[in-house]
Amino acid sequence: MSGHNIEQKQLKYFKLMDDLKEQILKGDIKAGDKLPSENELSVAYQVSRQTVRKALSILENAGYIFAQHGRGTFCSEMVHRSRNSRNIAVVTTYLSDYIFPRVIDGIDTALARDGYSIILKNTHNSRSREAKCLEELLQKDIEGIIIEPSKSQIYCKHMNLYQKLEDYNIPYVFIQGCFSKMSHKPQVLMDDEKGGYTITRYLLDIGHKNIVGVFKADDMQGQNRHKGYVMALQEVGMMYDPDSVIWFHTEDRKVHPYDAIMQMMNEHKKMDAVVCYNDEIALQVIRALRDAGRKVPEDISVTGYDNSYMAVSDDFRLTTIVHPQEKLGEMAAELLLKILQEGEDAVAEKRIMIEPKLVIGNSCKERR
Amino acid sequence: MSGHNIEQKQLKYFKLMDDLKEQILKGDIKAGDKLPSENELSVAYQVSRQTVRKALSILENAGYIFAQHGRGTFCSEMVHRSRNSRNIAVVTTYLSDYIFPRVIDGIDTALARDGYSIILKNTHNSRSREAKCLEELLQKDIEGIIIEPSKSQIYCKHMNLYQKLEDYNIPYVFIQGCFSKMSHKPQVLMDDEKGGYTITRYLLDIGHKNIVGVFKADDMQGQNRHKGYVMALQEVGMMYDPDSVIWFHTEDRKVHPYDAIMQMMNEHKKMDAVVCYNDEIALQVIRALRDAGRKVPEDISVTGYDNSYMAVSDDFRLTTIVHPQEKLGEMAAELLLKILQEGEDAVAEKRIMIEPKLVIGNSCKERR
DNA sequence: CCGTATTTGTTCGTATGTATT
DNA sequence: CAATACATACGAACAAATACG
Repeated sequence: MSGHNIEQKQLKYFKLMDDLKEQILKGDIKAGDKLPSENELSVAYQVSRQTVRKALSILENAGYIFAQHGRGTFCSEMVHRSRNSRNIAVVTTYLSDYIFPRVIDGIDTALARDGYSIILKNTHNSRSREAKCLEELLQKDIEGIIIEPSKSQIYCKHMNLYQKLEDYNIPYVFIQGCFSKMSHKPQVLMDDEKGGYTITRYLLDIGHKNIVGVFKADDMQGQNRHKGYVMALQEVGMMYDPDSVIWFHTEDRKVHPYDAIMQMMNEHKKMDAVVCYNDEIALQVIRALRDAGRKVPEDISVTGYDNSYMAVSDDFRLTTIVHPQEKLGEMAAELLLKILQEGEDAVAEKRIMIEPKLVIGNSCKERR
Repeated sequence: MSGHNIEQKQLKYFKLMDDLKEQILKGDIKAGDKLPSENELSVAYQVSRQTVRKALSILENAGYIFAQHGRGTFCSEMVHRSRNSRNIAVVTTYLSDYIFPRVIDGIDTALARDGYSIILKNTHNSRSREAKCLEELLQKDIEGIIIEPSKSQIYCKHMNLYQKLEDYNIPYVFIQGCFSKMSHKPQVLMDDEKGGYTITRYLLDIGHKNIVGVFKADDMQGQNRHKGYVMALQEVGMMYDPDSVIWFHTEDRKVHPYDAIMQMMNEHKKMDAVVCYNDEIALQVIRALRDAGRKVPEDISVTGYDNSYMAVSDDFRLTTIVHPQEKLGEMAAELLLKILQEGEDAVAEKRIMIEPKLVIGNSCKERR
């Protein structure tokens, strides 16, 4: 209201406070350093001890310093080391996606043990929303972040936000996927390459020759499952045919797996099995195949991924890969807690890979 | 370190500070009110003006009050609407339950529009954990709570915590259920009584005579769906038979719906339809009936509730009641936002009842 | 508009208590 | 035990902003 923000430096306590703050920010006074005693300061600055105390109390309140009875006043370790908020942010792409609830449940289980709470954010798999989330979270009192990157395959334009997290000393753990430039950061993910390999190899082993792949283009998982698919084909000496792979984007209306399969059928493409990105896609593919008059698994085998509730219904069980959802969440939370306690550098195993496990249902049939 | 958190009340500035804080939180001092002047307080509390200033400075720093040079000291507007945390807590019973992800998604959709974040808590449907959650949340910087009460049918032992929420002016909205003593508080729920009535009436209308009910005993939903079930029976002049109703508790291993149905079959109880608490239970009941050699719906009709993913599989579709999950979450969030903006008393429609809608599948068959 | 009383803001001095070294 | 350093408390004075007759 009144112009008291101008020339406050004439106030003795303000000048002293400002002086000390500058020394701390410039690094002349480092973290843990002991400040001159109140009496020393009162002599040095020619002010009363009360005035010194007023200046110190402002700095203490702002978190720059802390006083210890009988010992002295010290510079805080981290100006930004967030206080005891006991909040951990969890950023996912979708909330009601068929696997996330259980992942979040796992995270919650691990965090609740230590009295932490979850601040939930979701990005709808949009990069700009992810940036917005991170910006909002930087304003909040959180101790760490567990994040599933959106469209992890695409180059990340907002690296600066992750840099800011580091500056503020807010550790983060990636789940499900990770930007390629950040593969050294803490992360918990499935070995999707091996998963894609395992399930493709299974199809090859039971005699399939023309295996179509349907993969999501815009995240790491899709890329890696595809890599495994290629690896399995090459291992048995089979040619990799790019035309046998359907790439789709989440929001993309142009390439819908259902339509893409339909088109392949119309083109009379050879096909005796379809490896799908996940269970949801597998069901779409099966619907397309059935609508085109093919039987699964008699005519064409189909595999899923994630072993979600979709994989199991009364008489039909998808052959798929186990996704240990709660476990993954729990492991990510435990990794983050460990980093919070011991520091990121002290934690040896920062990259946790979960081994994929094949679940054989009745959506595939042996050939010949 | 030192026991300075005990009996701090002997410190004069602390006592004064605490006194004032309580008056503010209790509402004796309202937002915008002018506090007694420093000199008045120093006389009233028999302490020096410096001590008064120390107490006031703490409150000012914490955001409870603000001082204006030459005018006086005033109670902040924001204490009641806790500062600008933009955090809303969401407390549910379970996280990965088959309907919650979508409810939370709906809440998030509405809150994200206004830049709010969700702090997620879950109680595992335990009353003591609910109390713990609320205690933890009282420590946090939240503007409001959306809560699904745990075991809403049982009397609530921690009313004092809800009272504290009121003291702190943290508004809360119940979803799914509500403690009976708090039916005047804001809430968004399904009209479960009508739902139970609708689905039972449907079974009666297609000619069923011996309708068994399976209901959850420890929440309001179970009670209300049961009420509707009774109402439908009585409306058509049918006797209500308590022995035709199976009551179960979530954690209770003693009464499991599957076993209870099995036992009824062994006792050769007359039964041509089963009204179930929800889809999950319906599937258990169907499994029990099939294991006992009965066909659904040919021999016995079965209904669910919630219209979850479980209700639909390739060839089998449960007759059930629509649970508008996202919508419910969105409505609850919007109600809370309205209360935050306009105050609880200004909001006319504090109790929102969602009309149940019947979804007819192929799990029921007309009799005679 | 002036003057006075009120109220908060700043500063100094002093004394006593309590924790640490 | 003594010295040091922070914590609490009181008293006093003056400055600056505001309210009010």
